[in-house]
Amino acid sequence: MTTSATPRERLLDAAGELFYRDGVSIGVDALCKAAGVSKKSMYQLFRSKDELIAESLASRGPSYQTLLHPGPEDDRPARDRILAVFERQDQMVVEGNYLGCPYVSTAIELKNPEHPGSVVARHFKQQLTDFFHRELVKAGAEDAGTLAIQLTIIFDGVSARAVVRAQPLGGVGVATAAALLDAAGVRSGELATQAG
Amino acid sequence: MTTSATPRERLLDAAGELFYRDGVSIGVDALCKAAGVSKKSMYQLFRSKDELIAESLASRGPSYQTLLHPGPEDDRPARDRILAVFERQDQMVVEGNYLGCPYVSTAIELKNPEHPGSVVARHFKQQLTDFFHRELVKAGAEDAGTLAIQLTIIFDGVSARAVVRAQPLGGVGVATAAALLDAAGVRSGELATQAG
DNA sequence: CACACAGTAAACCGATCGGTTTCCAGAAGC
DNA sequence: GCTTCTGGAAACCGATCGGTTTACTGTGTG
Repeated sequence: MTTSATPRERLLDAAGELFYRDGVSIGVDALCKAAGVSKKSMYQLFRSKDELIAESLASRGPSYQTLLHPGPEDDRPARDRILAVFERQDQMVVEGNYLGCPYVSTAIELKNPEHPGSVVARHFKQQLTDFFHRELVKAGAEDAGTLAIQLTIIFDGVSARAVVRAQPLGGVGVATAAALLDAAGVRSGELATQAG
Repeated sequence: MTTSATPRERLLDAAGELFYRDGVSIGVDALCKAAGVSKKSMYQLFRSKDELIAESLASRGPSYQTLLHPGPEDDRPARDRILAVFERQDQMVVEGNYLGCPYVSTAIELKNPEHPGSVVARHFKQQLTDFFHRELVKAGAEDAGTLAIQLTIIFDGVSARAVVRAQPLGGVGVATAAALLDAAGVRSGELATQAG
């Protein structure tokens, strides 16, 4: 096992993986065993299992976002930066290890929208919408607020499709997002696909 | 409570509601108590809790579909029949008691795609896609297969949005589906109903 | 009447749950 | 040396898990 990182880091890493793979109903015994941390240490570092759920979700946020969002060094047009999110998601789907958006999955498992983990999930979804919104504003889109929400909906819909293991269709996320952007007149530059 | 229906019906009803509201991790004791059925009877009627999960999902299928799909007596154009699904979903969202698509939620909680409940969920999603596909073919849409999947993705995305309780935006499902249909050239005017 | 059957209430089983506590090994500070 | 602190191993707690069994109460049907 990993004995290099601190017990806190080991716990957050193991929690992020096991809560995602097996669900938040996995026991703290199994969790601590996987992390190589005693339950005593765990309950010294976190007040409860619920707090560990929330903190593990929050701690995976930055890496998850850099995985999905193109960085500022990517100077492509806003439309391409938006579609890049769906390209990466589609890629994760075809790689087969994508079990859906961990934030949505956890929120569904927790049921209680006031649970600290649900609050983190809501926050992350808002960050994704905010990213879309910023790019749409850059692209000069009309009604960027609605369009950003619609893109988030497509993201979560693709995620749900991966969960239920429906018949795979490569690039459906990118295609759907692109169709929406086309309909809203958000172009990359040269290609103008007016609906009709 | 309800003592009118048979123990089996009472169990399926209670399971459909409690598994949806509280998640499949609810105990069989609480479930049987809510249904007014003894555990002995439950295990005579169903081999295991997992089987009850699957059967309760399957049993709610017909009523859930008549709730969402317009019936054959609705002779509006195919496009309107498609949008009616999203209108009803949007309405359930604003009513506030919509906790997401029960099939997707259950599949996420179960994690195992081979679980009988996950199989039922996959089957239901396919039926929704099939409904869209039939209507799109009636409307003479190109690439009805892809479009039907895209509409299903929007449906599930709206569902996920309801779960995480993101900022509400009325009618976003209908608007997104309509934008997609517009982009594909599926108009209200094209009433390609089967017999004319 | 007797008999069978359907079904509930509740005890019971071993396992596991979230959480606490005890005990002990090792490293750091003096 | 001795002490103090971190942290792992494991026992322990009451509650609950899925599932089984016993005991009893109806309610027909001959």
